[in-house]
Amino acid sequence: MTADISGVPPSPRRGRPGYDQETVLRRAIDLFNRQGYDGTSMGDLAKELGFTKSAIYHHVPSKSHLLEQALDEALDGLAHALAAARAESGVTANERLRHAVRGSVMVLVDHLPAVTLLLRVRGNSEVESQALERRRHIDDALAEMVEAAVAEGALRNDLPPAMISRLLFGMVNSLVEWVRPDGRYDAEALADMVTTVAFDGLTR
Amino acid sequence: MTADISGVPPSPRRGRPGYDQETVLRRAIDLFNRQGYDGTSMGDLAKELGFTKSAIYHHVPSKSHLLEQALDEALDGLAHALAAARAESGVTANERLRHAVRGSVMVLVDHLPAVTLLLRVRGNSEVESQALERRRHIDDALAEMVEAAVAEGALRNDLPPAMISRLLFGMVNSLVEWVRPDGRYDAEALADMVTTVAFDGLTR
DNA sequence: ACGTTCACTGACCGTTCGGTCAGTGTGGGA
DNA sequence: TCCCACACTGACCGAACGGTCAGTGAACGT
Repeated sequence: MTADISGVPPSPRRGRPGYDQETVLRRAIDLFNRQGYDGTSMGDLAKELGFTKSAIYHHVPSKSHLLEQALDEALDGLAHALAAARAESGVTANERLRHAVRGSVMVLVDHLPAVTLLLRVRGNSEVESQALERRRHIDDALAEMVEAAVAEGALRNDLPPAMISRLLFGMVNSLVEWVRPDGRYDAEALADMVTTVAFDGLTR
Repeated sequence: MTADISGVPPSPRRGRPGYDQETVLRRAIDLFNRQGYDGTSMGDLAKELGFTKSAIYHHVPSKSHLLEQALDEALDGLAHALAAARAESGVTANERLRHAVRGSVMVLVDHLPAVTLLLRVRGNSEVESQALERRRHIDDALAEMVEAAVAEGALRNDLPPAMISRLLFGMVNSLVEWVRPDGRYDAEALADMVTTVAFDGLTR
């Protein structure tokens, strides 16, 4: 945070080499997803990293700071994808919505651990509550896009638009429950399948 | 548990009146869903109930026992709905699948707090791991039903059946994130909307 | 009026939590 | 070779955790 102001140091490294913030964060997010944030102690994380608990605090100020960085990563990605879809001009509202869905899937796959963590947040602490509110804004904007596509006549109007939005993005978000970076499906293929099923349905 | 063996006592009640196990369980599940299981202390639950922490242990043997009862309630409900759908004869595999989806939505709405808790379990303790395995069996059976409907020619075959199953029940399960017992939508209407969107798609 | 039943209290247990701090030793730059 | 930046250790802190237990007092049957 404050250290960034001084800029990137010209010398590559000094003193004894070791872990960096980023590695600690990535491992922490993985553990949080496996055991839950509250179910993961800093001792657990230390064991995972192979050194003592106090060493963690050499890299990171607090447990909640790790959570905050992870949630910001996910929220920034989703907000960016949403903004890109909304900014498109010269296309129908329905096409913008499809791009928003596609963009959401891409971010979800690209930042899978962080987004997974975000979708499990319950608003227990101040950090979680703020993340929840940012997420609500994103969801509201997506619901607006659905509404526009319905008003345009592209989507079915026998269901409330809010319901459509919830089912659609409920399906998208459920990807975090089983998608793994195996290479079984890449983000593109996944986005295609989700949009196909959502817009055209399961029936042959 | 062991007290049930003696059967229902003939006298309605003795001594000082107070809470019963069921009330404690209901309140516990609500709290677990609001704050997470690990994020909820027995002290929190005591405060919610309006008496001391030690009083809880007069009704309930342990924190994990509360979780176990909740998860069993959800799993029993889902397993029952699944079995009912599978047992139907004289109908197509596709119709059995639709009934399974409908039944899942009904159970989800009927036992909303318990099912919500189940869908958030991460396998941290022995109780959670066993619940996770029971859930996996149910998911496998549902995937088989999807496969049968695809083989029958009723569902699209340009996507892997396993993928269809995951997206379909990902959408169903996402209901726990926003459905509330307001009376805004009853279980029937909800089941109709979900099946409509899933099978026929969003496009008009 | 009395005695029994029983929901409930308050002090307490050992353990684990997130976090602190005064060292320790390693390795690159000069 | 010396120096010092720096990653890291181990003992420790107060608080909170799940759970225990010897009481206490209220309400019923008799």
